[in-house]
Amino acid sequence: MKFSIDHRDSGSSARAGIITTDHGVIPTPVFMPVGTVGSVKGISQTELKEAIDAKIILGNSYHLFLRPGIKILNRAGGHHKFMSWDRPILTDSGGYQVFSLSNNRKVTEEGYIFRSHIDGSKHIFTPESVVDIQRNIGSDITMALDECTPYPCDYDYAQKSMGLTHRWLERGIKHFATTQPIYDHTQSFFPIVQGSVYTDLRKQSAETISSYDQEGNAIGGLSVGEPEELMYEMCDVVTQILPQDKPRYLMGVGTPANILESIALGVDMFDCVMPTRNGRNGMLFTSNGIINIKNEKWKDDFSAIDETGTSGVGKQYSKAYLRHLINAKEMLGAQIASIHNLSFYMCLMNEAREKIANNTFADWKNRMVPKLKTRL
RNA sequence: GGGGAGAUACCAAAGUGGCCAACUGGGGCAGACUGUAACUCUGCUGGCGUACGCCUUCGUAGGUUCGAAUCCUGCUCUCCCCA
Repeated sequence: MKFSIDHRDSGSSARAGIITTDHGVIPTPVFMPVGTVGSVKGISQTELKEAIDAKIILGNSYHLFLRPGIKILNRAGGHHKFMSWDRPILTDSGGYQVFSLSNNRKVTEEGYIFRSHIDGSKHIFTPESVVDIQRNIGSDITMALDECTPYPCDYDYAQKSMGLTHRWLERGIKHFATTQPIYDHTQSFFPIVQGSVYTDLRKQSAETISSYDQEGNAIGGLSVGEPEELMYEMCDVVTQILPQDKPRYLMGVGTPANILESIALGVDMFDCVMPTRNGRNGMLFTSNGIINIKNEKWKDDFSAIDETGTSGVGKQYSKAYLRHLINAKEMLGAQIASIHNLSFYMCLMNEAREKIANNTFADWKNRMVPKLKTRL
């Protein structure tokens, strides 16, 4: 993997660059659609490429480990072949599931022991085993095993948890360095900064993570319920420490406004379930603001979902029609909403890149953010 | 023509003397969702009021009772079975 920065915005810390992987190039800042269990929910690979033009998508080690299982992925020749996706894939290690499936797991020094949410079977993930799993998946970018702390989280726990994440990181890196890719492409390994909402912990974590000099670095444990300002504050602290010449990935973020604010702080990569999940649930992101398409007021609004054409489907279908589909629980409704939202995110990222290249990002961002937050 | 069952809020359907403005679904309305256990979850859904509460409701008209959606009588309507 290679990363080069083409432009730096003069009015903020935003950067525009290119990540080069064996499966293709990824212009940054980039938004990565989430395809947890082997699909970006509701969207075919063809649409993902042609309608949305996703440059890279996510997969999840925990979910793929449970289903279809590592053996199948290995026999398929890796996840790319299995799901017929020839562009880059990034896999999360399963650290987030330690957080979100918290009643079914136990964190120990060795790793985390958990029960499958599918059949209750018992498993253990260690920093080493998640490297092996991601080797078998064959993701272009693999993630370290971390503990994503909840919010609120007291200082003591945050500190201890961060220490564990750092020790896990050291083991993970060692294992990654002493193992080889299974398929014929290279893989990268990203460490993850933790430290909850404590500035000193975040600094310490960012310094520790930076010292390993990996090909990219991630910021985890944010957007877990803390106030937005606190998230930006932590993000700011961390991006000032992480190496300039490596991509920074803010995990799980976020709203369109969150993303623009974070780009301004020097973040290059994002992923979030919001465009797909919230889309399925009737929330649409448009160039004029946020629409809850289920609301009665759209029932006879026959205008396009997004007239400015941030997506093909947004221009093609009317609000009234999409409202009908979603309210009638027709699958197509969820698909249209997901495609539209992802296309909107993609469009926003493309525009952000252009603004960075023109040195007009900061002003543009400040104009866009209130608009993006508007509820229509 | 004879016999039987039933009419409850937008729909379906519980309730069969006081704990009933009325269970539960559905529908409707609104909200939530940030490294996806999520096409999911939460709230509201007679009127007025933030709330304690007050007012009007269980086909309809009367009656019994301290008190009725619940008991009695008339009326109207619906459904089922047999001829």
